[in-house]
Amino acid sequence: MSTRPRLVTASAAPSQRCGACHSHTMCLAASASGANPGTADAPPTLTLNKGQRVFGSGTPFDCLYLLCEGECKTERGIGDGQTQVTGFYQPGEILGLDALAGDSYCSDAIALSECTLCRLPYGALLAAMGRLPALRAQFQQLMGSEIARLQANLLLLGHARAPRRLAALLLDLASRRAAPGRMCKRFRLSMSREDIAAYLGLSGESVSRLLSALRADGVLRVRNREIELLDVARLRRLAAPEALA
Amino acid sequence: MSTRPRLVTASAAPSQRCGACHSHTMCLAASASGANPGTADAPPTLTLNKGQRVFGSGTPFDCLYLLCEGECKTERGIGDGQTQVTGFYQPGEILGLDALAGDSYCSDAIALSECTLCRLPYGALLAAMGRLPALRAQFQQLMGSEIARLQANLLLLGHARAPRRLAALLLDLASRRAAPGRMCKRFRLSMSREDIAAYLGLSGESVSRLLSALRADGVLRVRNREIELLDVARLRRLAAPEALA
DNA sequence: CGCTGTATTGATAACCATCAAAGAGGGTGG
DNA sequence: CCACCCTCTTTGATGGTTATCAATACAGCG
Repeated sequence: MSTRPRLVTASAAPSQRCGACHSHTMCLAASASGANPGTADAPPTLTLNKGQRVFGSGTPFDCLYLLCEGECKTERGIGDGQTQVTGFYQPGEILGLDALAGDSYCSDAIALSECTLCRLPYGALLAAMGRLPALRAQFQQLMGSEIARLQANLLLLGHARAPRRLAALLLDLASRRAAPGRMCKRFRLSMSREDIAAYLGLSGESVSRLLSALRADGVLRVRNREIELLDVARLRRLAAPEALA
Repeated sequence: MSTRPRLVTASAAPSQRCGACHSHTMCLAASASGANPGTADAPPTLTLNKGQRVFGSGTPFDCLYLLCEGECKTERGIGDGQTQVTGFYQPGEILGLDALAGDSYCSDAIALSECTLCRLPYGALLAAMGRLPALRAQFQQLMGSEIARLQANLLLLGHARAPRRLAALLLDLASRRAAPGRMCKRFRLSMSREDIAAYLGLSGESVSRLLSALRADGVLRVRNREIELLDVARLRRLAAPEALA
């Protein structure tokens, strides 16, 4: 239960997956100019088991994390044990951006499955950005999309009823699991109903009920955490009935 | 903070207000390297009346805006005429960060009072960041705080009942109007009840009712848009009853 | 094969949106 | 200076949506 995260400093070539990674350039830039020039081609990687923390709120901020494999959530506690899940993350996405404001992380990042992540030392990243204009622009864009993503969630929590919130999340998950533009119709949720509820600002029971209702309407199949989307068009209509010209 | 590098190479002094501006360095950096080197010491400024738009959703993104005087809101339409207000901005704060993800703004920014703003051409800003590490770090921190701010709002909309949402907003407004750490107990709201409601995910009527209730409890005085906080401690308890050790 | 955490389903009630109408403010033009 | 109009705000009554409590079913795992 208390297997601690291991820090793997591979001496060999980076893994095959690294080559295919969307943020490979960022990863390399951070490691190449970073604290440990000896392992320039293989940035430090860490592996976590389900439930382990990548970083915790209050911990001093020193690096961002690129998620290579697995899925994570980030959440912020609100004192009485409740938490607001602020994001679900999939391979290729970056965790820890909310820490740039201060000197410590302000949310908890937790593995929802077995995960591998690359550490991106922030100092090295900043330095690399000085030399590489493209990296600079890429990073700004990354932060911009995090901001846009959070704004979209704000919209959802502020002005959408429960069914629309869930529909939007399902579509988001389905589209992020596949190549851009396409849609993954069959997938496995890595998070619990409670996690979904905490993300959408609902109760776990409500999420359960909504999923049952969607199943009853023939919009999807649910079996535990296995999801299959049967009627994507209807789901889209649910997620944005009047908007989206 | 204390080591604020001065980037001023200008011979003539910028306007008095610019000198006091919190983001003066960023402003100068953008203009000094920017499109119009002839006016390097006086960045292009625009003045808007109450209700006018700074930028609109869908407009091509070319620059950020530093708010010098007045107040603004940013909002996103959700199709049927409803809007979600994503932020209220005060002098020294920067608008347009959500556009960095793409090539056009994805929200509307609207003046809540007469405003003056500085245009910060984004290309110039990026270029300046290449030369000035301090500016780079400052800008990253800026984006980080925008992300942290949005996450905090997400928390509010996801897990707080209406009274807590309003209390949190009032405290936020009060603290941002004064020097850091202090609190402005008496101020004038520049936004309507509807704006507040659209920000908090409530209805205008609810905001009205909540303000009346707070007045009845002796927590504050409300007269139109004039607010005076009478019992800040109670307001804080409302905003965070169980959290905040 | 029972155990424990997770998920479903039902009943009830709290919370807040909605509809409706009256009251105040601020500005404009007489 | 006053009357008027228009918008914003307040306040009340009602209903819908969703949280909460409670109990059962289920799955994964030792």
